[in-house]
Amino acid sequence: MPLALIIFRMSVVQSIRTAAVTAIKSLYDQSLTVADISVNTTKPEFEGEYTIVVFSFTKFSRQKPEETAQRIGEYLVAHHPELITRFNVVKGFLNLSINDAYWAQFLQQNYSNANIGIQPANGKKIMVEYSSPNTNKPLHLGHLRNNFLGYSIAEIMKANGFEVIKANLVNDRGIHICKSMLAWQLFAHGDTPQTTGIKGDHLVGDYYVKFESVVKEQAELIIDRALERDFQDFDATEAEKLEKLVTALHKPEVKDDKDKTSKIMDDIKEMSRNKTEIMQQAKIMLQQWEAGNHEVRELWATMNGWVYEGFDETYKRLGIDFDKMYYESETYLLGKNIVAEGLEKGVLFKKEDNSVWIDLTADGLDEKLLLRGDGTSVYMTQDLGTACLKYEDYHMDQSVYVVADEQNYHFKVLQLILQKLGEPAAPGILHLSYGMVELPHGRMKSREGTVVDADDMITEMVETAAKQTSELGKKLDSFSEEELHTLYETIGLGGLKFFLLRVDPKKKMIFNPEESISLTGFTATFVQYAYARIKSIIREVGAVADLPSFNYSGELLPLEKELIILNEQFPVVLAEAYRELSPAVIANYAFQLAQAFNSFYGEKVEGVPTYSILRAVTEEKKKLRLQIIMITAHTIAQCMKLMGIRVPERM
RNA sequence: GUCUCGGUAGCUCAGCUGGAUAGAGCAACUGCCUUCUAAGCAGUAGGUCAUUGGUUCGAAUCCAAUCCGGGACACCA
Repeated sequence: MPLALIIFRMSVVQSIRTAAVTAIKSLYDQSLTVADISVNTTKPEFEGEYTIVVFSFTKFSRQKPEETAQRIGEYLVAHHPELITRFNVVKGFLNLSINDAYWAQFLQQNYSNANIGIQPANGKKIMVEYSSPNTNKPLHLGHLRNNFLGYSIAEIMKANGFEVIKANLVNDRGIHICKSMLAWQLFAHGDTPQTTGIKGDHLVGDYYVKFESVVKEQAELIIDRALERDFQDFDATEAEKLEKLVTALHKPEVKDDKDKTSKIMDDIKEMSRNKTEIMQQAKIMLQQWEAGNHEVRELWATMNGWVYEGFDETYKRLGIDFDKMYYESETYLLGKNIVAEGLEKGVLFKKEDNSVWIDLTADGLDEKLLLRGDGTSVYMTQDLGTACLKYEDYHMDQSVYVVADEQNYHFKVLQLILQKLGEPAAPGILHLSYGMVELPHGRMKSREGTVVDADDMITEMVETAAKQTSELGKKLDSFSEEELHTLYETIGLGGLKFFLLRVDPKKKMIFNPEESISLTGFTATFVQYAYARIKSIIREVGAVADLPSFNYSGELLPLEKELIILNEQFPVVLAEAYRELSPAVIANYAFQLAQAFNSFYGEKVEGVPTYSILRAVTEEKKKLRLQIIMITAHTIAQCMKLMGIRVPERM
């Protein structure tokens, strides 16, 4: 295969690097790899599209940066005219002008590809676990970030050639579920989603809130008594601990320290809450559940059923899906056999009270409990079991957990333990740790009622989309009711997803409600609008003969070139989004592309549009621009799809 | 206390595998709808990249220390 052809299959930047390596070998007899060549996009004030930074080459060129750049530039133009036509040198920067014919050929070959950027299968398998809700309350804003992230990352991985299994591990058992169940039993008088018209997950969530308020009420007396050093509600060891806490509370250095005081008070409150009558009842219910008590299991199944109906509705509206469901009620006993094996291998050890531990102090961590003295398992035990179960089910190369960064330590320990146990699942464990969503006033707290409900949020966004549309006096008369409804969902949900995905997942994000519903600027709407504009033009133009074989041969104007260049960079962006596990990379790129298109679309000189498609000066330009906007539409649609956002044909 | 993540424009964020004069959006201010959708475009203004030192041709980016903030370090999940 001739070099020119090989180069053309690579991205422009890779081609430049490859050519530079050859140039340096030939000029200076120095063997570099492509990774040694630093290529940047050229600053707008200089001529050229890409720039090679040559400072580091002076070590072996033994010339000034300017001379080195000059010689490499001359070599490249002489040997790769199909790629590079001109160059200029500014200090150690070698600015390269790419051949317009190269761009035209790229465009001709890719403009009609609706699957632009999608990589062929690479034979690797990845599981992405995300969403993983509790079945005691409805989804909130934090879950939305998790769901959008998980979905998007899975799509990004697929586009990068991986086979992906989207998994959801539902937390469907435990004390929190019993709280909802118990409160329902005590206070609901048999209410159901059907009789009340309340969405199942919200109904169950309401009783969870009810339970918490009753606990709070009942705990008050106990707390008061404890503060008066009356420990009648507690056993001896607890009383001893409380005695210490209450004493500490009165120490002068604590009295004046708000943080310390509230920390101690939290401990006292927590202990008291545990002693309330209703909490005791919930614990009994949990034991009954574990013992398989028929009545309790029945109620559990019924109420979880309500919640699933609610979740399904929300997932469906969000366009979120899963390939595999795991239920904690079926997996919570797993892991015990692994612990037993670990004991045999001598990786784990037993303490006097029969509890089982692993010693991680050699790795700079603590000892970690894996089985309680009574043989029951803890969170970590279950997760060990589930990790192995997943691996047995799919033998994937990587197992991604989309979980908030407050659990960083947990996953570090999880992987380390699996490693020490010699489990094959260990190397693939990857915690996609994302920052929590905060409100402008601080963290969301369910006990303080500052949680933003997911369904409410969605409804508000869609309503805002509808309101905005009518305020803009859009000519949407030709839209049917059905089409309007779809458009509002597209804009509203798209806006919400984009807003939560545009920030680097690793960072915590501030959710400003007013900003979130904005439909201008760095938003999904902006990108969708650019898409709709393009589609409108394409409809207007209609069919164009010989477009598929058309290969533009003239000069390119600045914004024509800029759009082609941006589209050409998409595969690199897609790969980066995978490497960084960050849909934000895609969001930023999509915005940049839409922005470039809008400039292209809007630029006028003395009232005359520079880049008109319908009224292009020549038929050649018309076809060229048509190819440019078509590839742009495909790339935009692809980006949005990767974030689970739809694009409208008209808006 | 130990570990960990962060600090860039009034606000929300890009940029971080070292490269040229640090970029967007929002908010503020100026212009632009008789020709492909003004949910848009063009422009003005806004910066001690937390601080200090170091590494080097070059530092927002790498290293160290300090300050500030979040999170974790449960026989909770």
